[in-house]
Amino acid sequence: MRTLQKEYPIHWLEEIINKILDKNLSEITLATGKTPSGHIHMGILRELIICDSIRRKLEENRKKINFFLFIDSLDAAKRFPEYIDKTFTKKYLGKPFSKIPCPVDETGYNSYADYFGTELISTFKQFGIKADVIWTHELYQDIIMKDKIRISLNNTDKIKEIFRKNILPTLDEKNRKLFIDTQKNWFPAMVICEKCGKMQKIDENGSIKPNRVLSYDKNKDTVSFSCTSCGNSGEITINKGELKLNWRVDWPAKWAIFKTTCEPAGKDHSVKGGSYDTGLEICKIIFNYDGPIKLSYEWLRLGDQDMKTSKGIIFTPKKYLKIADPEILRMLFLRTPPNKHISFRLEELYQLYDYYEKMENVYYDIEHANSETEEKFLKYIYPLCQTSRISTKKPLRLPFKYLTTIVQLKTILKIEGIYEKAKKILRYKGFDENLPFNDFETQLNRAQKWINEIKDILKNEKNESIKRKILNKVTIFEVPDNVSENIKNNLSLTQKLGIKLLKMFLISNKDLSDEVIQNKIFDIAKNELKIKPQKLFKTIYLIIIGKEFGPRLGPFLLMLDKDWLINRLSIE
RNA sequence: GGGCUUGUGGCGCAGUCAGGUAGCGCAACGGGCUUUUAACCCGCAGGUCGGGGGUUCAACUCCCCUCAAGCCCGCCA
Repeated sequence: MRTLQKEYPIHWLEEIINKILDKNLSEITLATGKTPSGHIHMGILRELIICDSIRRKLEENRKKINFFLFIDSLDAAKRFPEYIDKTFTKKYLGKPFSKIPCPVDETGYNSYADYFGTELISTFKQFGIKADVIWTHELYQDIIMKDKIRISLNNTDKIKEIFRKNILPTLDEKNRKLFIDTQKNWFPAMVICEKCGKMQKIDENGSIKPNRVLSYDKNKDTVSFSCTSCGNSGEITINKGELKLNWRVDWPAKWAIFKTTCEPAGKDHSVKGGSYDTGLEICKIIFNYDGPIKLSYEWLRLGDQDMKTSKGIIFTPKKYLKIADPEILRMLFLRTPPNKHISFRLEELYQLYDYYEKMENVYYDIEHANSETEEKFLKYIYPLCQTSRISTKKPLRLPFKYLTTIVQLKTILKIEGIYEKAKKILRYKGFDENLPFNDFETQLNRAQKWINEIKDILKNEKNESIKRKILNKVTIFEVPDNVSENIKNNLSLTQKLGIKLLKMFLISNKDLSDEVIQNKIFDIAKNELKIKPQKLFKTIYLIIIGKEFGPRLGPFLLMLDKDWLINRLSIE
């Protein structure tokens, strides 16, 4: 019996929001973080968009919200992506990203971290994300962080114990010994060498030797260290700001400083024995703060591959924006439960736009969802997908399919013609507003970029069956510059006559409507040529786009440049 | 060696937390719209819910085992 049904939240976000509200805080802090080790791929947007949505929801509840993005600019470079000049590797490996120069010849960037961090941040406005950025290298100059370093050093033994408790059970025999061994002389902080600027040494085999703190003198407020890279050794005061906490301690220190209420974490962090768990315990025991609510999420994959900054499998938010609307990505992240991985496939953009259209229609009560649950769900996420103010009426939007079709015909169409057609489509769909030409052009350009991208993918894909799969999902074609000889030679006299009659009709009549042209073609075929209309349609398609079928001819011919069309129809 | 997550028609997903023998959208197919649409409308088909076992009157749903994919588990992030 279902009489005593429990109320289940309409959306998974509500679960996390309820947990936050249960804490009854006057001020709520959301946090996300990313190391700027190269182009930051769009996977990071999953946590940013989730947090941003939580932010919006809580603001509806009139809560005071902070939302931070930590750019971990003080992290040391463990390796560089392929696209970074090889000379960088020798020179800067082991240095913090904030102390490595901008890798490209562009002015206005202070560092490697600045360059890649800014690339990400600059897309926030378009994605509708409102987050404050905190650069870790700056944070480490702050007295409050230095204090956390002191606390950590003072509690080294307790920290070690927490690690032992959490990590040891997950290790096998061999690693267990290794772990116990490294713990013997271990402090939870590293030093940036004043001489060579490095914080760690990375061996050929990838293993890392950090400039670990060797001893801590509480009274003098100094630590001693020995640089694994240049051999320099000595003492340094904590006040100098050249120390960095170990990741597993650094994270909870930030939580404690900013009183983080909730922070999402990629699945790599949120596994048992991982840094989130040990972080929570350190946060509580060492820093005396309860720590954030954990929200783990799966990764965004590019096709069937994980996006790896280091392997060059990247798709940046910036690149995404050139191809598709930001609302679509927000939707993708918001509709998918966080524990499911998402395979982002460009060739499936049609489907995403379809879903969006449906969601939008449901939101504006133009159509209904299949169930009440779905209706509520869609109405819940729609506002969260928006990147600017939500309009009271359904916004102007050209069908994605129309855009991608028309853009492939752009070479033979007059832009004004397409524009008029676009406006007509919008009127037909019930909009009475005007479509600004600039908006139209932007959308057209996006579609063009998408087509180019798909073509690139097809070009690089060797596997025929995968190729076919992609082609199954998209409609890619090309308009030939000229009518091929093959097509010309195969035209019968009747077909040629039909073309000629159409041409004459177009020349001698002005201001034709699509309806009239459509009917005229039919008329020519049926009454003048005495052939099946299909045959004439086929002929016209062949001549214009080199294929046997195409868009409804009346409106299509109207969109073409008239002189071009008449010239094209001049088949001898 | 240990652990976590995911696996539902060709594709993308819902349904799993409250057990009652599967839904949706694309694609495909057929038809209509005096074309054969990359507009639209109507219709049809397609799944032993990764596999095996158990609990139950009843399992996609709970339990156990197993396979596949991905991730984490010294340092580092």
